[in-house]
Amino acid sequence: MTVRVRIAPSPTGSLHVGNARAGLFNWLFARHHGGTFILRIDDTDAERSDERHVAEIIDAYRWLGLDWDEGIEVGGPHGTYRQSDRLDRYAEVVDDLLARGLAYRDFRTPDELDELRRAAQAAGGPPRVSGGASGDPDADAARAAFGDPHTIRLAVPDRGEVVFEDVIRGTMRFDLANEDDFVLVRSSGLPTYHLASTVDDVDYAITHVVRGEDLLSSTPKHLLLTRAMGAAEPIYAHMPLLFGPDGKKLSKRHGDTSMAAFMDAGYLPEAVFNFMCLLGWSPGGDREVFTRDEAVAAFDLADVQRNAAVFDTTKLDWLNGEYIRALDADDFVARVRPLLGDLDPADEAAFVELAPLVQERTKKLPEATEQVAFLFTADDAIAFDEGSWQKQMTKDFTRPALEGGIAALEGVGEWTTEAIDAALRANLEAQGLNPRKGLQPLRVALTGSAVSPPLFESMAALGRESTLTRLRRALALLDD
RNA sequence: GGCCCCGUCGUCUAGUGGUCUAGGACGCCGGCCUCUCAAGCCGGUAACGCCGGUUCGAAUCCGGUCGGGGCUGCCA
Repeated sequence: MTVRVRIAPSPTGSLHVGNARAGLFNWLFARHHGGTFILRIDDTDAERSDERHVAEIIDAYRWLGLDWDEGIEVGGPHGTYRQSDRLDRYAEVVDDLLARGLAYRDFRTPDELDELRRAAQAAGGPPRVSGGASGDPDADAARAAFGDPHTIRLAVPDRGEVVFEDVIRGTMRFDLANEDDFVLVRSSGLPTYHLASTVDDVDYAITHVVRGEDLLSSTPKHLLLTRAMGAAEPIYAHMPLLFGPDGKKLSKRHGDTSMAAFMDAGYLPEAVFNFMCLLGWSPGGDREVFTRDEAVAAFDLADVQRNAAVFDTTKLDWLNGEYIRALDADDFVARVRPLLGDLDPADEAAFVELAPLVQERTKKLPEATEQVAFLFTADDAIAFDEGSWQKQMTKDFTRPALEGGIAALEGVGEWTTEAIDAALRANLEAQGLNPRKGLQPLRVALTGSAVSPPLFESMAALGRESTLTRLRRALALLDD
């Protein structure tokens, strides 16, 4: 049997990390088994769906490195892979169910149903909605034709149970006495999620439904519907949910949890991929950092964790730093360059020269731009960090360090890191200043901050003229 | 309230009856290195929710309990 799995995001917002991870696990499973991964768009909620979000979702999955074999944009044997284009098909399934007496029209109003649930609950039972069939389908059809508002529900037996094997959770049993005659078609005529999703899974011959645990209790509905359609049942696997720091299901109120936010924050897709794999799954043993191929090779649904994972990006920050450091030097330059905007050739060269040193010090891409910003600032526009100034520029060693440094650098022949290094160290020796006191004032003078890329290399990249200008300027500022 | 799921360091996890005085990673703390900051290296902190049972032996199996979560909609 060829594995066929899918992910079905709703374009009601940009892709959420929960859906990204669900897609990732489905993709890993498909690739591990040489199966088919499908991306379909669940846009039955016409009100909230937006074409702009469809594009965002596609971008986010592609960015993560997931590719799909059938689905939106790439096509396949099942049409457009958009539920909004399949309304006729859903209607056809419902008509058939109606004709066979497996579904019925329900003319009860929302208020009546509320009352029903309240009463059932007051009686100590489940707030179950059932038995709404009038027993006269023809009369119902006539009322419907007349325009009477109604929903269409699946007729669920009062007794019995639904049992299935969940790959991740084991044997699941649900007593039908607790199951609603759930709604298939809303009074607006549009299909519900349960209908559209189940029909699609059947039509697209999905073999494994891998989704979040929040859908676990809806599974009996989907199974019942699948059986009513006379179709083969897929295998289910319910993944653990992602929690926010407060232990609740991750959602917008935990801040921006869209994939777009991660793309913008300067995370590398391979780092995010690796990080997300680790949320609810592990290749076993001590493996923490691995490639896509390694993940695909090791992935198994049965190894997926059962308990929810807190989505904490602290570890992602570290992992991202690992991936950034592992980049080829020119690759790093290429990824940071777009963040720098327009640069004249000299600044560009200075950036490229200093980049390898910045690379080691970067956890998220935008940090790199901060570290090299001093290269692109006019000599007389260097803004001094208040704390750094207090700590390094108001001490008794400040003036001699600056004066000695300037004198030493004025004597440097070829302006190279080695020459700068030698000259400054010789000066330290001559002045009897330790490196900390002798060099920090120079760093502040050069960059405005006590924290920067290595000093000698920074000077080399900046150039002789700017370096000396900045040191002299700082010296002059000492008197103010 | 009802139905269902889950419970190993702060976080992500390894662990499928003995090799667990519970391993790794992130974080945090300390040290080394060092021109700052990182990186790197070394060391430290910290967990099997609780109670019963099964067993020669339980983090691993069973029951209960407590705790957390999900669903309970004409959202998905």
